[in-house]
Amino acid sequence: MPELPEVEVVRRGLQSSAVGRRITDLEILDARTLRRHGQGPQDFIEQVTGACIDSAQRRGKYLWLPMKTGSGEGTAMVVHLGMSGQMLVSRSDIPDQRHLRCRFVLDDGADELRFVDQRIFGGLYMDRLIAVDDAPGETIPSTIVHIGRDPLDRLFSLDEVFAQTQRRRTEIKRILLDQSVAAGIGNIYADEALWRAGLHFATPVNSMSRDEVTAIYAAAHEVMTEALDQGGTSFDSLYVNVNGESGYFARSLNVYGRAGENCRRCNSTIVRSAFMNRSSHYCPVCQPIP
DNA sequence: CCCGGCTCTTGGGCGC
DNA sequence: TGCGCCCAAGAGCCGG
Repeated sequence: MPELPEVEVVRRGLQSSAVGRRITDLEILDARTLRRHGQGPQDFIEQVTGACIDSAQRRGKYLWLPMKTGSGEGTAMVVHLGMSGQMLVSRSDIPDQRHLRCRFVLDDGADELRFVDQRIFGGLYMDRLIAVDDAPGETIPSTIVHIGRDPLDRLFSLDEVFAQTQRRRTEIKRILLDQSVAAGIGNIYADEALWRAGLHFATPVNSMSRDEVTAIYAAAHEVMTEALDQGGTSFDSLYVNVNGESGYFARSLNVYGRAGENCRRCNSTIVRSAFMNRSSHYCPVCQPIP
C-alpha cells in the first residue's frame, strides 16, 4: 500500500533509472489505467511517444514526470500507484509481469518502463504543469493543486495545519488522511503516528492543543522518515521499488496489522476497529478513547 | 464551505 | 472442491 515513503522510493528509482531517457514507443494493455486521461488512449499515445523524461517529482502520494513533448513544454505524466501500482524499470527481454497495464519503451528498446497494477486503483494521465503560488519557479500538475504539502516538504507549514484543526469539527484520523491538509499519510502511517503520539483516532481535532497537533505531525514525519530509510513497507509483493524489490519496514510497525498482539510500550493487547470504512489499529491503554 | 458516505477495483482467504 | 462473501484502500464525487 504505497504511501509517502513507498512513493518516494519509487521516485528516487525513476530519478536514477528513467530520467533523461526518451520514450520511443508505448503499449496500453488496459485502457482503464488511463481513466483520468480525458482525451482518450490515442491522445495519450500521441503525447507520450517521442517525449523525453526531464525529471521525477512527487507531492504526497502523487508522482509526476515532466516531459518535453512534441506539442510543447509544461506537460507531465502523472502517476498514482493507488493500492497496488508499480513502476518497474526492466530489460525488455524480461517476460511481462502479471497485471501489466502499460509499457513504455525507452531509447533503443533495450529497456522498458512498465506500469503494473493488480487492482487498477492507480492510474496514469497527461496533465499541464502550472505555477505554484508559494514557491517561485515550482510547478505542479493542474489536477493536484488541491493536494497539500507533505510533512517531508521544506515548505510544510504546521501553522496552516493547526489553523485547519481549529476550524474543522471532525476526528483527528480524518484530518491525517485528508490529503488537502497534509499529503502522503495513508492508513498505515496514520495508525503508526497516532500510536507514537499517544492519541486515539477519534479524538476531536478542535479539542487538540497546539502541542498535541505538533506531536502528531512530528510523529508522522518521524515514522515516514524511518520507513523511507528501510525502503518502505511491504506486506507482500504488491509494493516494490523500480527494481521489483520489497522494503523492510513492515517488521517495525507497532500497531498496524498487529491486532491481538502485545503493545511494545505497555504490553496491552492491540485492538482493531472499523473507522471510515477501513481498519484502525490502536493500543487501548496508550491511546485512550476520548 | 464542510462533512461523511458511496464507489470503483482484483484477488487472497475463509466458511460452508 | 467450489462457490460466494468479505476485506484490503485512495480519492473523486455528491447529497445533506
